[in-house]
Amino acid sequence: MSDFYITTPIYYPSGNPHIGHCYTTVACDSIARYRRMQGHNVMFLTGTDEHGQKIEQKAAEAGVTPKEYVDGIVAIFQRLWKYMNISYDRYIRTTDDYHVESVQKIFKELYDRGYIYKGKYVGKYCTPCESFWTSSQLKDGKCPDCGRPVIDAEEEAYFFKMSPFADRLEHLLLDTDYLQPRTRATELVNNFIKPGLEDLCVSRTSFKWGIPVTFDPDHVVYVWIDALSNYITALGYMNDRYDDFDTFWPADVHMVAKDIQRFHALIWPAMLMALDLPLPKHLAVHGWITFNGDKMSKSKGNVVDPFVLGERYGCDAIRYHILREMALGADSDFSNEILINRINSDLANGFGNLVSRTVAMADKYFGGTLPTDRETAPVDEELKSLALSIRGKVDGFIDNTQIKQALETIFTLVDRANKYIDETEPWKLGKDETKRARLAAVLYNLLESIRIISTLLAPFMPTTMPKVWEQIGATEADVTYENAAKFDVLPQDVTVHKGEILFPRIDVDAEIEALNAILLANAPKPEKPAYEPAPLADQIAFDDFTKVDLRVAKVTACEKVKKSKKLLCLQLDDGMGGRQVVSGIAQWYAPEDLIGKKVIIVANLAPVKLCGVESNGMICAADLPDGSVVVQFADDRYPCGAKLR
RNA sequence: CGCGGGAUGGAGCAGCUCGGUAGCUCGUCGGGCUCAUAACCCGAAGGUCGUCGGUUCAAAUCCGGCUCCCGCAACCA
Repeated sequence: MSDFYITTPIYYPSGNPHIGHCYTTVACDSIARYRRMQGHNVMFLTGTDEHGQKIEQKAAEAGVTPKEYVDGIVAIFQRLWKYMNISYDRYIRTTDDYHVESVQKIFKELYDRGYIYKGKYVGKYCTPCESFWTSSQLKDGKCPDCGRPVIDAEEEAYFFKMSPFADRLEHLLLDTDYLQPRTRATELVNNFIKPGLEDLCVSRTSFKWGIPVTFDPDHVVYVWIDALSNYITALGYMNDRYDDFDTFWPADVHMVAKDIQRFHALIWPAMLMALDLPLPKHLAVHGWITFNGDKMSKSKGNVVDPFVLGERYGCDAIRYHILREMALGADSDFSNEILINRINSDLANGFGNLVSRTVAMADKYFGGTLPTDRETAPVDEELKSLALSIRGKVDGFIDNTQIKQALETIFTLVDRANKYIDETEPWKLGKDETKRARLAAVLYNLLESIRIISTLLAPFMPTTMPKVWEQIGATEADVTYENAAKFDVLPQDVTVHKGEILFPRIDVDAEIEALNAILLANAPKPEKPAYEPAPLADQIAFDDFTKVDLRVAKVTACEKVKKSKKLLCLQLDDGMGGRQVVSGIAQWYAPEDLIGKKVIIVANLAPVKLCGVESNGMICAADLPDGSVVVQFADDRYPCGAKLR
């Protein structure tokens, strides 16, 4: 049988895993299990990306070494995967020796091939913290750590040339089915390839927690080459630890969430091209799980803890919900209500109840063991033909990573079987001694349908299905992939065993109340730290102060800068002919709040363009502890243009 | 004019490539059934398919303008 290689991203263990991590991992696990069931030789890889500045800092805060820090969190990840019944074949940690060795060789190889060169990285530098930041990492234009101003600075760094691969990347995105779904391919091409790919900074000297560059030990390998290459180092590429690179590469599916799509759509293929390696076949991109419509975040206190949910409903119910809601590309909302309704309607009322009523009737009317006499009826054929068609349809959906559709398909048979019970009215047959053969046929057909359903469902809900098999009297040999497209597999005199309820029905109101209580208890927000003023800036001479020209100006007009979230464009009467200033206060002030008011501006700042709109100066305002901004309005007696000192 | 996606009964979605009875899940209402986890089955109500215009015998579906949402990029001077 053919080989099949599927991967999750390697997760960044700077905090505990949440339901979002489960999303990708459970999806990959289900596909991996389905492929194994089909007889493929599967390699399912997951792991953790353990280097970098953030880990270094977190560890320092905790007073442990970085390795000790990640060891602790990785243990939690692995416990979660065990809990969620994740069947990964290999777990890679970027701190593993063999990975380190491979990355160093890959880096050297790329250097030798001329794709990596030494250059200068221009960024923002916070002198007291000795930290480099990119503009996007800055908070309010200042050091995100200490809040002090940063300066432009250069850092020596190695760069990876992206431009040689532009044409091939564009082709990959636009003309192949690499990207699934393809919806954002044009966006990537327009935003990143067409404007010209920038070379990628692939080493750092500003932190130490990383893989040293062998031929220049001041440098550590930056995230791209370190993390992305896990997909091949885990197979033994450039190391002796494993030996199945030739078997499994190229990967069949890399599954990622949309926030890291860009790296996997551009950087990773470019790296592989530079190494002359074949490209993975598919990049499956899914959306985020939102919580009640909001993006999940720790500060909102709405991070869903998978352990808590699994504890209450069982890991298969969580798996089912995640998979059933997941659509490639789109976000899917996660709320306790949706989760519970889904469990109730599909699992408890639909499938669980089907098993329960079928087994109960076999038990009640035949003492558990079906007699072998049969009497068929035309209505049986409809059920059978649907049952026999399911596997083929599910295969097709799995081929396209459409798990949601696969599950929907399987559940059409659940619905059909429930309907079949109504059509055949076995409880009436049970009261008529002459209808025993007919009753046996009905129950047998139901058991067979359940056998097919549960076989196909097993990759998605691996913990519960064996319990179903126990109840319907199926042996391991009965529930193979082969048999999922056959009828009359169970022995004619099969014996059922009444068992526990598979998916108990949940009291919606009570549970939501309970879950909200837990959420509230876990939300660690009450202790807002006392407001701490930003550290005092370095002392300056009076002459330096006089360089800053502060003026009073009246807002005469104001409107939002279109296409921006934060910017307002204000027209000001500065007593000197007027000027236009752009200010990032749109989240806190509506234009009409400002018109007619007098504000204080820094009047001699050099003009800049923000989102394409010119700004001549800056409005004085102060931050509140909650992050919001309050503008300093000026006394109305000041004339426009008055100078402050 | 930076790039892309979307707007369909109360909610969430499918249909749009290849124009021709608007479909699914949940919810609501009515009925049936009693084997089953107050589950199951049937039926009904509810939509001028964002808006304006065009092409056509015929448009949710094709074309153009507009409005509003959401992502990416930019961005708190």
